[in-house]
Amino acid sequence: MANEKGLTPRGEDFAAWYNEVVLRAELADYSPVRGCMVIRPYGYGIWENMQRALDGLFKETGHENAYFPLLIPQSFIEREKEHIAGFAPEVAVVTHAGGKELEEPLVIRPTSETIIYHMFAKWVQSYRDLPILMNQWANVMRWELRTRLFLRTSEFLWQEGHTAHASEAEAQEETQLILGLYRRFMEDWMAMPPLTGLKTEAERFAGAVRTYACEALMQDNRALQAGTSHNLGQNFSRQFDFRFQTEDGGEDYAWNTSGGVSTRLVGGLVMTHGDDVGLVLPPRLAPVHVVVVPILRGDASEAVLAKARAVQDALAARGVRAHLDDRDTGTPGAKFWEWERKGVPLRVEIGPKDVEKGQLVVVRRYVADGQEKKSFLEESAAVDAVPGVLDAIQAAMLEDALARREANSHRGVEDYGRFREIIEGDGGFVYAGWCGSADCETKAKDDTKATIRCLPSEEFRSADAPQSCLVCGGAATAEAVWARAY
RNA sequence: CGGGACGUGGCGCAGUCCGGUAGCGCACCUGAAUGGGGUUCAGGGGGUCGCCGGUUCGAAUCCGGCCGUCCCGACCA
Repeated sequence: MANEKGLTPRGEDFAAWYNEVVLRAELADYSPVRGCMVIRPYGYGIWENMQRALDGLFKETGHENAYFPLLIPQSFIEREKEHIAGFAPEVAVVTHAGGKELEEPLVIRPTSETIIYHMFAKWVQSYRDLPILMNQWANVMRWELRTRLFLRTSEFLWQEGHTAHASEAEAQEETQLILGLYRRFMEDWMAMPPLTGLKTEAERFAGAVRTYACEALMQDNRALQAGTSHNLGQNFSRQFDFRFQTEDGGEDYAWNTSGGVSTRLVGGLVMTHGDDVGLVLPPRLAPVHVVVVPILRGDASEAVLAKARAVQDALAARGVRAHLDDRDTGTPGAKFWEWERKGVPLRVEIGPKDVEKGQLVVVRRYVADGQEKKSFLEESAAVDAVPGVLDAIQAAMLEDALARREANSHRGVEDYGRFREIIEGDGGFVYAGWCGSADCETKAKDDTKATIRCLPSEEFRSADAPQSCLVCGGAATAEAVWARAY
């Protein structure tokens, strides 16, 4: 399976390939505790860039950051019926502290709705105190039965946005706004264009009235739920006595929303753009934009190093994250492979010949159609061109990922046999009619392991609305998108 | 919790059937020569073979028990 150079070729065994990429790019490692992942500096650098971007987007929409505690009284989690039913099997519980058994066990948050709305209730008296738009960056724990680096770890890092509003309409608007924010982030930063839509009851967040999600298609044609935005209605505010006085002097329970994206996105990035060599990063999220590799040879070494430093400085002055790999071990080739494995978008090679000719060798990690991987450019022109090239790479990666998603989206599938053929064959998104019954959803899941990823948002819906249910043939009430998912 | 496989230096493995006191590749350390796509040579460090017990003169190897990991399912961002 593994090719001569060590990595498992994509396609032959996608899961093994994925793990190899994550480990060899030094994104993460296994921890001694099952299912808990150690994020290494390089992987964390990617996450940090994601955080920065998302944090900016949230602040643009008026959110403020805050922090709520890791431990939640067990009784809080149990208050909302669907919520406890959904999360009970996977919460870790602290029973002992301070050397003795606790009177009431504490759960390690699997998500923070309960503690947050408990606090909101204390802070809000009047409609004038609303809306509250809050976000927290935190870790949560869900004791999953099976785990995968980044994609499903027992503990993960995320942002969770929580809002409270005076009206149902405003909460709904917020839910859609956040969905759009996630979508924009995935497209503009990750170059991972998702499908958006409404979750079915079976897939909805435990405790929500409506859940919307971003569903991205990975290179093995399985879907990844990459972000969710929930309209919680008054489900939590009623349980946590979160009331406020209305404009007309009455009283009402607050209308809440929540949403989140996690370190899972790093896994999505790997599975969206990685290739047989390793990781491929979109420039906007790459911890290092350009790695400068000097090729040292005898007498010329000093001049080469001086040039390499000058180039690094010039790039930094243009806002480029440039790294000089001046380690004196190994050969240039070994460094080339290492940085390619790590997905660095551009490599600049500087050797004696380049110093002599006043040129730079610029090598792209991601090669779009019709481009040369390697180019030889006059030094100052090359440096000036880098920011533009990075932007172009970012754009090309999105364009290609979008084309791939569409090429693997099957619209207007009416025949159940055909549906099975696609799902059990190459996979991808299948757009089809659905009658709205959970039985049909379950039957197809049992038959094929595919689930309804979402009922697509308007702009994703097919021009010709499907008339009949894919599974039972009855009248369709909605268009549904099916896929096998992570 | 059901079905399958596996636990041997940091990583990947051989050795187990047929008991004789542990080996290979990569990585690591030292030195030298190299350096434009995974350099070469020489030297070196590191493992009580998952744990406990049994059989035996002798156990990585045979027997019993336990623990753990991975894959498939159920659960899931």
